[in-house]
Amino acid sequence: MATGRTHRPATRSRGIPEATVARLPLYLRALTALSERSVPTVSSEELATAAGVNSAKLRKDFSYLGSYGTRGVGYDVEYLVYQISRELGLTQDWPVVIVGIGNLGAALANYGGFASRGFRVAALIDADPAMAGKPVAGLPVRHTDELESIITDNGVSIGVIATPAGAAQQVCDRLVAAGVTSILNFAPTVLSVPEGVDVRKVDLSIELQILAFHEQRKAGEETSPAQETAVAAAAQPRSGAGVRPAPGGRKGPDGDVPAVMPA
Amino acid sequence: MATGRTHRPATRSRGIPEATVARLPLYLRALTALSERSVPTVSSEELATAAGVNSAKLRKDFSYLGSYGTRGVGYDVEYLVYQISRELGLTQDWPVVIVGIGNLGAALANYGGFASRGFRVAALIDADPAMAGKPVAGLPVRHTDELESIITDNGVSIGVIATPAGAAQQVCDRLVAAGVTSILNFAPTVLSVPEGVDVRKVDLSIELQILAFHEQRKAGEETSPAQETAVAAAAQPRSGAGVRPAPGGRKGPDGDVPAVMPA
DNA sequence: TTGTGTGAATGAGTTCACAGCT
DNA sequence: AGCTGTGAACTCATTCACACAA
Repeated sequence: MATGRTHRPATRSRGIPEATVARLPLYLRALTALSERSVPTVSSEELATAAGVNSAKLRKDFSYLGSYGTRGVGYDVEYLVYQISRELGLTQDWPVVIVGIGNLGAALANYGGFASRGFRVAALIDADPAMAGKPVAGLPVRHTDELESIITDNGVSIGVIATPAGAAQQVCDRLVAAGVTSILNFAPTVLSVPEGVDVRKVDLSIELQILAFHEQRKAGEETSPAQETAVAAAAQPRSGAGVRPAPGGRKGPDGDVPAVMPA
Repeated sequence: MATGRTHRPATRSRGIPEATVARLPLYLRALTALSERSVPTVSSEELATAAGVNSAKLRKDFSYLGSYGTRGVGYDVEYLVYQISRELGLTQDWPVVIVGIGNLGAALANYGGFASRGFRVAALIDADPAMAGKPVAGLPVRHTDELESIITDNGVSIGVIATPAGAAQQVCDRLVAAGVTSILNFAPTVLSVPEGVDVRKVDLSIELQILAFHEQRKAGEETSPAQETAVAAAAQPRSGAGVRPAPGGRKGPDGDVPAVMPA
């Protein structure tokens, strides 16, 4: 099935840009904090600072939702909380199942921010029979055999996978077959799902590797002035090959010296 | 950004695009799997499929690293593994500290992919005196008091924050003051750090909210025209100002995780 | 005057499509 | 023939800067 249909007529979302959607939860969190302190209104500047973005971006983001602010004044906190919640679909409660109740699964189950923000843990599922019935975060762990019925009975459409990498795809397939259409994957695997199913992944080692990349870059250009890539290029202390390998140069994987060692 | 430093990132002489950097770990993982199966070479098409991206993107990404492939043939797996590892800075071992050894911290400490890919857990740190000395993932938990000396003695430059939201900024400040320049934050807070310090965040509830947004959208267009979103629809108050949902009506996002408080 | 809302300008990231090496 | 490497076209995202409403 190499030639899968790469057709994607759908997703013609003339709606809110994806980048904006990804920031709405951030705004919502900042607004909720303000709301708790009974702050009535905020300016884009203040809210942007609290959310860690710049005000122009925030205003642009909000402009996709509608004109919810008041010129010369700012935004009504409560009103915005409501509008964003509604936009994100948090005015309803989403039942969620967590599959794989190891250290991570337990951590997720115990995460407080769950229930308070539109989500409800419908069930914790694990393949280990020894875990069955054992309470975690106040819920009894259910065995994988029950997965399908749990999904169906509770109308679950969002599943969280916290299993070892080896089990992830299988679990994913079962979740999808049972009706789940959104998956949050914590296992270090690329999941393949049918069209229409959304997958987001959270991957510790990828994040660390990205940090390592930047960390290495910092170390490499320490003594340099301000901060610049263009200039730093010349000083790259990389080994042999370099970035732009010699055009007609060698490229064989043969005896290449494993340079680069910690100083 | 905070500081309006209008610099000149103009010419792209040497920087690898951020989006590409974020995918390198993905390629590396796929390549490592191939390497283990002793596959000697891969085409961009095959590798792209394994990594979950399309081949044009993959080739473009690799082009930033150099010309490491062979036309008509593909890429040498071992060679690419090495080149990407080097680019990501994984040819050296990065000592990492994990602060906040609750459910999540323990899960991270137990995560296997750590040591095998260029990272080494130098220490587990928690503010709870009762945790001190207790072994987690084979390492004794150290008390927060020792944070600075641990960082210094081990030359740690990457820190992972897995504390409750309330403690995160404080921990962050101490890590930075002690010399950490890259932080992976699992706490649901916006951390503020001085320039030069990198922060990446992993946030469960944000991911879920993004999924909910798309989930809601699916429900709205695919199923019957009549949405169950009646709840939200009915409360649409846009005309006068000052219209706000019942102040005391919404539930508080409390339910914070227990324990762990720095001095 | 203050601060939103938004076209226009700029920049980043992706996809196309094909020249060129093996 | 097969497959990489890459300019060019295109799409998405961010930033600018200012008209306009309160």
